[in-house]
Amino acid sequence: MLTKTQVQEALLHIGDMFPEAECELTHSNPFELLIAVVLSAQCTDALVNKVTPGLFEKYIKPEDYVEVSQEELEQDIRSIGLYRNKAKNIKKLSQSLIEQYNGEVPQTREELMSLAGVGRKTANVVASVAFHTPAIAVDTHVERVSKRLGICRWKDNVREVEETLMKKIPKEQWAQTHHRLIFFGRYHCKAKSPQCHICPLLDMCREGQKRMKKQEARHG
DNA sequence: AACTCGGGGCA
DNA sequence: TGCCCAGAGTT
Repeated sequence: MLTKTQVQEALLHIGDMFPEAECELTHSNPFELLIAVVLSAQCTDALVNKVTPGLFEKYIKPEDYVEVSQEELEQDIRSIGLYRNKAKNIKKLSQSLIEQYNGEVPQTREELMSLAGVGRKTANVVASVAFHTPAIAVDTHVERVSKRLGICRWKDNVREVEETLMKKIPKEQWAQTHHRLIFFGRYHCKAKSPQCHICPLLDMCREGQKRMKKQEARHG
């Protein structure tokens, strides 16, 4: 596994590669953020951003989602995937906010995770972006990149990946690290075709070196 | 631990 | 045009 200093070095390189890796979520209020992140499960932010403007004009508060019919809400989010689950979860979640939290979005990860459609990743994103709770949200990009680079172990589960990242990275860098690893994973260290041949991290990346060796062997 | 949900994106 | 992606919940 990489040491703290090696992780720092890797993050600096990634920062150079993606200077634009800043927070993509700029929702003015926690409720809209929560809905947007729940919607974004299993699809890209770009896709969600197509429906949210209209959605947030029509639905302002939890009551609006509770009062609308399941079918109508499904139609309003039809263009993203998994719309039946998501519509159901959003109605249920809104009901919980009204019944248990006076219509407000709760601030702790535990409370957030108790809501329908909110798992560990979503809870971390909302807690950190809306309420500035230090957290590292581990999505598949962050997990894959952390494992390939050797920031954590291959066998680690999501919780362990999260703990290792928090241990090896200073708290004030968590938010930035989250975005850097996402950009790096999405555009460079991709699941199917990682760009190892042009990667500035190749020297410190065991997985990358393994892949390059395999490639060499195939060619000659 | 493996499967399901369901679109859009892309080869 | 068919394979691939993404996160939460269920079994």
